Amino acid sequence: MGERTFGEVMRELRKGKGLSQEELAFRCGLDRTYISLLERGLRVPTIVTLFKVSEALGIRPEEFVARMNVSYQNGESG
Amino acid sequence: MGERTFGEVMRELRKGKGLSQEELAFRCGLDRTYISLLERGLRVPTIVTLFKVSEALGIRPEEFVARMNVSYQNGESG
DNA sequence: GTGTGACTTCTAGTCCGTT
DNA sequence: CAACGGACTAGAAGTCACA
Repeated sequence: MGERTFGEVMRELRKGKGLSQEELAFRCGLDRTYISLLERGLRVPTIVTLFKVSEALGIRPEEFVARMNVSYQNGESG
Repeated sequence: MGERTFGEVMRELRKGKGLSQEELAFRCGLDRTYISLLERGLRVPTIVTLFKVSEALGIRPEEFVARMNVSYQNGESG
């Protein structure tokens, strides 16, 4: 329960700021479709992307990471 | 001055634990030469690598990130 | 014990378009 | 406004031989 991936944290933070994926993408200098991929856990960001997204969301990277449980989607089956 | 990249932090932490690159590599399940690349700032890790290295060094990922100033080597040329 | 270049495989990240 | 697909380019992951 409550596996908090990068994407989950990002989505919550983004919605908390009332931003669309497009808006966030623009602020990060990233592609809109890539933001979507990240939120759905289909891509693993580099730390550069972590820093960019954190800054765009007005949160420190270490705080962002502190909200995560796992670095990657655990394919928990069964 | 004092630009603290991922690699710099990793090297300090590693030495602080009295580990060789080989030992750390083994603990991370990564290649020895890849650790070397990271320490010299020639690779930008994904957050999965951040988590692996942090665990191997006995530090929380958020603490690791907190010790960094920058996400990537600034090619500051004089 | 570490640095380095060369290399292959894989994936981060983009762009275009559709639903 | 977001999910999703395909095709693509840049660069990370991972390994080796040799200094």
